Amino acid sequence: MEIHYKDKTYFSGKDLALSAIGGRWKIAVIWCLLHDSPLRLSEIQKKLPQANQRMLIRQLRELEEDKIVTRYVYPVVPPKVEYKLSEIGLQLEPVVTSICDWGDEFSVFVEKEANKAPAE
Amino acid sequence: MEIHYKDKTYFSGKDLALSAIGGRWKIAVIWCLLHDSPLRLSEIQKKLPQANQRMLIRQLRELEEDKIVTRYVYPVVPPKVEYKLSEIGLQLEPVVTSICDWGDEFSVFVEKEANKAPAE
DNA sequence: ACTCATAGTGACAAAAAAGTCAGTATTGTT
DNA sequence: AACAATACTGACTTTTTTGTCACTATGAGT
Repeated sequence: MEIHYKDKTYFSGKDLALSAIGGRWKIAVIWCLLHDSPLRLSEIQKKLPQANQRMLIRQLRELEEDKIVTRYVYPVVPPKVEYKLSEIGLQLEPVVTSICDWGDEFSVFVEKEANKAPAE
Repeated sequence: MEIHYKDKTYFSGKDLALSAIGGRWKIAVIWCLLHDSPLRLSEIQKKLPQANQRMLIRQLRELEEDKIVTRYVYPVVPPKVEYKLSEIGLQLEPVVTSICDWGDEFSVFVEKEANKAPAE
């Protein structure tokens, strides 16, 4: 069950999924768009102040290439561009939710471990 | 709601989660251990032939550091070491499952798109 | 004529991740 | 004495990913 996509070979849906959503800010961007949509670049930037503009644009471009995110350009000046999740993008909701849920549990766990072992 | 862990600062459980499960082979290793446990290194290697031994060991070490995977060393010769998911590791099941599910849908989607646009 | 806002791009540097190859330890078997 | 099996480690190199900085375009408002 080999999948060929963008000059690479994947051996399972899971592998392909990871290559599509694996960027540093992708899950965060998708999370934003699941909660609030459509969003303009400047709005995403406000929601993710740790990421710099260049990176966000790159992540959005890749998500767009993979048809996970759709980009609407309004022909106005100054430019206005809106991003939203495609149909397949919206289906990432369980992925994002389960990661958030586990992450919250894990951060509680990590917190507990830190108190347990008061090293350094 | 800042989380400090291993000299880094995370701004949400999601960020922390991604740093813990974000390695190239981590989801794959966790997937193996969810389906079949405990496993020895040599068994994981057989299940993930694309990964080389050094990488698997590194990913396992990191998962162990984060207490997602537990490592049992039997004091025998030749060495015998078994890996299994910890309690918090087992809780990754919904994450792995949702990624696999979405990945399968995405690979169908990608397949369809490829047929739709017979470029190159 | 100048400035502002928005959404970019290009070229490059730095850092992180992944991959490669050779080598180690132990004890039983041949 | 040499070899096999297992689970590693060290020292690198290569590749990939991130991050930074400077720069562009357009029309409105001053």
